[in-house]
Amino acid sequence: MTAQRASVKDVAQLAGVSVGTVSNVLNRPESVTEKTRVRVEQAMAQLNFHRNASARQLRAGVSRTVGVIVMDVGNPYYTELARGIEDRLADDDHTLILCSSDEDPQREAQFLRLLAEQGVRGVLVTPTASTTQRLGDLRRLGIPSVLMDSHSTQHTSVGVDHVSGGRQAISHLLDQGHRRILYLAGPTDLQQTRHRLRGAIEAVQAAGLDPTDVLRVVNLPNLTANEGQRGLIEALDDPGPAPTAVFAMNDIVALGAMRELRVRGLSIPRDMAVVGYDDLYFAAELMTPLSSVRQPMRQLGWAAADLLLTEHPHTVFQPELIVRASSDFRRP
Amino acid sequence: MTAQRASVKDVAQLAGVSVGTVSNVLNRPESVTEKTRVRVEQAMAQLNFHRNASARQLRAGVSRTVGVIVMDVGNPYYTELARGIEDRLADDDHTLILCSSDEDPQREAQFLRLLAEQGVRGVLVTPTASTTQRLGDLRRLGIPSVLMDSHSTQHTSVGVDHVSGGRQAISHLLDQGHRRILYLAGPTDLQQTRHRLRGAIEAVQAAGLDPTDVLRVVNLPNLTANEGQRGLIEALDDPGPAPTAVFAMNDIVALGAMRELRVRGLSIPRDMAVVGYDDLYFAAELMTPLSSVRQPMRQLGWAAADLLLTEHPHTVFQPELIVRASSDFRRP
DNA sequence: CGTCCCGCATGAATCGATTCAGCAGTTTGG
DNA sequence: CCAAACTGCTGAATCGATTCATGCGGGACG
Repeated sequence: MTAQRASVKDVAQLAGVSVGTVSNVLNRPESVTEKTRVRVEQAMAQLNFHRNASARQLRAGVSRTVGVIVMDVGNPYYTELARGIEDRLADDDHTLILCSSDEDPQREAQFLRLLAEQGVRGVLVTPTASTTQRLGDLRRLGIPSVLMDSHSTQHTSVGVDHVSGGRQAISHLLDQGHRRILYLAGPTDLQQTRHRLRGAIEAVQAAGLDPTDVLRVVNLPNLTANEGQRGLIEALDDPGPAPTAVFAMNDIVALGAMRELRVRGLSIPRDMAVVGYDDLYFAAELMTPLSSVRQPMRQLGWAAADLLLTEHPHTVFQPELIVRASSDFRRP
Repeated sequence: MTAQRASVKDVAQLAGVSVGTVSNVLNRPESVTEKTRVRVEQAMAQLNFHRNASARQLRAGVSRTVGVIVMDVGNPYYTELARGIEDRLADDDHTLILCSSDEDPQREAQFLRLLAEQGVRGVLVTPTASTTQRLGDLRRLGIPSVLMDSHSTQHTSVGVDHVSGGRQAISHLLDQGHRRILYLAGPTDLQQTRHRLRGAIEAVQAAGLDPTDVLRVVNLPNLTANEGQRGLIEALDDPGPAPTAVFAMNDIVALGAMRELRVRGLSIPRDMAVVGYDDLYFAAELMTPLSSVRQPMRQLGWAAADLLLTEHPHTVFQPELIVRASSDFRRP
């Protein structure tokens, strides 16, 4: 088998024109006679010609791919984000390279290096703690970046107001009469963790209570169901008054916590209320439908990609609490 | 800002060596004196040098990225697959471009064209109906491909035995005493749809029954929760005896079906048993824990990538039915 | 009829990393 | 002591698409 790719040169030869003309057919078809254009196109079809993106990019200097680094592709929350990005990129005929950092700065750095070598048009990141410095390096190479779901004064970014999300969740639980609330948080170096905590504290203070009495925080190294379960065990096995409600960093963590509650025969929400975050598509279908803070991920992704392609200012979206049975026993 | 990328030439100049030597430092460091190597490395660091992947690939002819096209990145099933692929690729310092075909042959073709232009090292696809012909085009360009979760005599592939999966699910439902079973299937041109049906028929026949009496098939155009709900409505509103069990194409479809059962106040599994497919991580945590056919997605992805990098023969994995309350009322 | 212009096509130069024949200088061996 | 082998480095050629100064032929116009 002659597994040889046809080049513009081959096409030119077959069509009996010069390489420049072939290039014109590809990039400025209006500047070529109909007759020659057809001839060249036939030659391309006959040779199964695909233009070599490397050569194209090497010469032209610009790429039509965008790098996207999310914390966990396994989490539907982030794939929804990716969808939004893809939607926007498709409009401008760009594509995306999707990478999963697994919240590991090492891996993230590795991907950033790779994307830099690829000469991507730009990079969209849900940043881990140590990201921002490396993005400076990229900018120096002429590669713009947009932070997603995060805020920084030195970078363009799109975000959701996590302070508001934390406030809404905790206000709701306080309204339900809870006075000892467990916050199953992510690592402290994650901005989301801190912002939601701030919102939580604001909510407690607004109710005229003392945050140190009301809130108990457990930081989980990973945001998985197993970690959520482990975190709840840790909190329940702790001596002292047990919490009566849990605010989880995301729905998957909440899933793990609910699993443990069930193991212990505790009723949700009577013995322990639960509020999650992200409102994943199955949240309403769980054993106990899960209250959750909904985030407009698709729009967020769209906005991030748009920012990269069109240079807009910073954008912030508002989350919205969805109350279900897991935190309100009057609900179905 | 001088957003100018440094090239090997710049590095060579700064280090006082030739470009060939810089290239040697990058690719054959053992063939360079320690002294010059250090000097070159310092120059690279000082200039914040990143090698240009386009130029590299243009010359070398080989790429270190692999294209992956899955049917739906929103489905955790496929992201798990992607994880397995990534695991294997990382071992050989390759990376992946992840694309979502959304079961749309048009989109798939678009991505294949793009990947061909990128000159990827290979392509891994969960194929839609019309894929195989296009893969022939790729092969003619020297780009190998591996079908995932599918089988074809003309292509290397990794797959799960869907006949077995269908057989296991239906055998189980027959054992539970069901004699009218609804199969909420995907499009008929999807291989998985047909194979599972074949397994279902085998199971019915093995029980000495007539498949046309027992099985009712509804083909859904998309495998979403909403479609699952719609499919169930269609079947229930149909005159004639209603089914007593549902076998869904995947857990998300099952989710939609269960939603409708709940709306109608039907009990699961007493009024209607449900068995899903894929055993997504939340299947055990649903309102009624969902029986499901588990597939080793991560291994499948790993095997697919391995196949591409090392040229092994065809691999088939076995699925495993996990029985939960949704299809067995003696279960918790 | 000559000049100018315009539309269309040409092909050499270019991008940056890699490769490889070749060169200078050193070591080995007979 | 000289040939051969080896080491470490050089720099021109190369990959394929794009660009742009240049050429060419035909039509318009004076």
